[in-house]
Amino acid sequence: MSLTHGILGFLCYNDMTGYHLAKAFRSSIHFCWYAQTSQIYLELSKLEQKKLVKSRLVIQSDKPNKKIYSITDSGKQEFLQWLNDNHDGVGFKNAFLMKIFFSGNSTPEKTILKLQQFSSDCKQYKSDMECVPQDLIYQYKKTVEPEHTLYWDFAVEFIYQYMQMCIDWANSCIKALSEVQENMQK
Amino acid sequence: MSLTHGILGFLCYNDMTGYHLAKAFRSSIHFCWYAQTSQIYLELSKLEQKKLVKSRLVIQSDKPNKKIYSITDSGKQEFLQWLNDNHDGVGFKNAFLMKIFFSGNSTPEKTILKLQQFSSDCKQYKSDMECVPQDLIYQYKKTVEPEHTLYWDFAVEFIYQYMQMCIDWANSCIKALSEVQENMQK
DNA sequence: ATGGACATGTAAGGGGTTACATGATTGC
DNA sequence: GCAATCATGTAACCCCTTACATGTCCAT
Repeated sequence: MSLTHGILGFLCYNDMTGYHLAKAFRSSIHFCWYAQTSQIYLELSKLEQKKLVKSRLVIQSDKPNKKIYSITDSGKQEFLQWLNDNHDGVGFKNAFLMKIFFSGNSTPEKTILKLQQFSSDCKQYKSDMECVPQDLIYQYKKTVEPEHTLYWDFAVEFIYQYMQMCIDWANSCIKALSEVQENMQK
Repeated sequence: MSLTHGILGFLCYNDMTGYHLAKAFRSSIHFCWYAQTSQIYLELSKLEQKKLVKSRLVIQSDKPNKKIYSITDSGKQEFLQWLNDNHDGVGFKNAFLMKIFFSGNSTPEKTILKLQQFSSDCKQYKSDMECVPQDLIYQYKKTVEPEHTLYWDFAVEFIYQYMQMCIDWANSCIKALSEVQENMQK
């Protein structure tokens, strides 16, 4: 349901091809939504059927032909309706957390390794995030109103804070498990 | 893929019916995984076909008949393999965050309302979490080895920390947007 | 000549949601 | 009389993933 709205959101900024949309997802909101390129093409066809977007074919001689999509009035309406609906719910699905929940079936050593891996993945992700806003602004600053970038920063900051929280949590779990290990050895 | 392993995880603790599994999800890991009751029954049939669980029918006169499921050796093996695989990835999908990202298409006022709603949902969720460990331990302490409860606490603590992080982040966004509003009025 | 950027799709299948269907017993 | 608890399922549909399929131009 939300890939739909992600696509509409980008088309609010600019007309784009499926190919460019796929790139836009990868270089910006991949941290809160992502999709395979093929899925984006499927979604675009559906959106066109529903008249939420329209396309025009551009014939190119040096490159493959392309279909440039733009958002329609009813597409914009649909997008704004989604944007202004405040009932998202804070719950989520997290397979890693479920593993931790069930880790009594494993050993403290293995769980410590799992937590260390998680923590280092988070550190990596966090440092990868640091260049996202610059990339985004570099790519879109010419075409996008300046008031959008504030919200991009909010979203990036969320992930940044989230990763830090994960790292701190993992460290405190590792500490608790180390103590368990020490007591077992006595 | 992970509902499978959640079911197997619970069946490691105890033999259970589909009905009880649905309740177990709701009263414990609903904060990191959830499923419709009907989906659990479907999944149980698939697991039985794959010989990862087996069932026995219990005929009851006062209540409807029931099928009690238990995990098989290959089920336990599958579960442990999943548990010890450390490649979960830290990325996730979050429709709310995507809305924030695209909120340049809305107004600061509406976005402040959205953030306030989010913050208050998080507070609610956080206070609901406070009784989860007690509920869990009350329900399962007789049947579950005591070393499991440490991991339950880890998982609950994660959500607790996450909700706090969300509240702090939302407040700082609201503050930034209030300043934008003030500058606009000048 | 090899690989990357450009560019668009189809097919099969998995996992999940929503809605619907049934029916007995127990407690207020 | 009504709602809750116990108890199990089917059907339709949606979204997404993985894999496959095709083809050109340009730079190294």
